[in-house]
Amino acid sequence: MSDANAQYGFNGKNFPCATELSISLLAGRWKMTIIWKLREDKKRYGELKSSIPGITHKMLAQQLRELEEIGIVRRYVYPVVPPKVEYELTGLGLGLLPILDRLNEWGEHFRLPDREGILSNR
Amino acid sequence: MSDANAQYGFNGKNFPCATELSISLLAGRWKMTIIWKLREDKKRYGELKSSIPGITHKMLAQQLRELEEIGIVRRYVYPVVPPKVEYELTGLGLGLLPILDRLNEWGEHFRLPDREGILSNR
DNA sequence: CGGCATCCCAAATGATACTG
DNA sequence: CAGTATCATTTGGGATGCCG
Repeated sequence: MSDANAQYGFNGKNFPCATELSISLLAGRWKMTIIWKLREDKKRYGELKSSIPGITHKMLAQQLRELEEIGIVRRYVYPVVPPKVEYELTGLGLGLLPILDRLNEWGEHFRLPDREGILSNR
Repeated sequence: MSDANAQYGFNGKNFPCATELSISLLAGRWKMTIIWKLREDKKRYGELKSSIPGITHKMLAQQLRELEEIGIVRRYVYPVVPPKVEYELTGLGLGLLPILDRLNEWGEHFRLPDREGILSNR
């Protein structure tokens, strides 16, 4: 029973509404972080990995491949040994940045009190 | 081992970046849809349910409660029999609408070809 | 160095049924 | 009409190891 009214879709995800599709494309655990890290420069796989505390090897590789499939990032492979691979945002990915800025502002509503008070408490 | 650098959080979700928190708050399977449906008027539970094809009773109730907790929707209970409950966007929820518009535009990149051609195919 | 496969667990979602 | 609870299923993500 497929969704006969789906008008927006990508790779098996289908929605009647473009917004829902967008969110579902961005919803992976690390996708936003990765896009964020690539907002200025392209980066090597290892650079990305060490700039994202807590991400696992598997997830970084997997999410990058999904972002690549979607068309948000582009992958450059240098034919050298040992391998060197760089990732950068595509036009589609760059188009996301202003939206992320807005989401960032919206998220300010949930800022937690900082901990200086606790750390310096007496 | 908690994330000592988390600065944005809500109800157990914690991130160092406001954007990531925002996405995680909106990432539920039906949250965007519900917000979208409430963008103009408040609606009764049953209205929402029948306006969202495929959503289950459980998920609608659950996602509504999460949206309420976050502060995106407000719930009005009329003390009548049978029960009558209405939901509407709060100020925080309304603040999301312009962002959703942008995500909607971005999602246009993934519009599928419509099916008139198929349906009217000979 | 970077990619991929496998196994496993936890979280999210769906189906169904019961309640005021 | 609207809300909860329970159980089954699916999905996402973490750990680990092997490969070119």
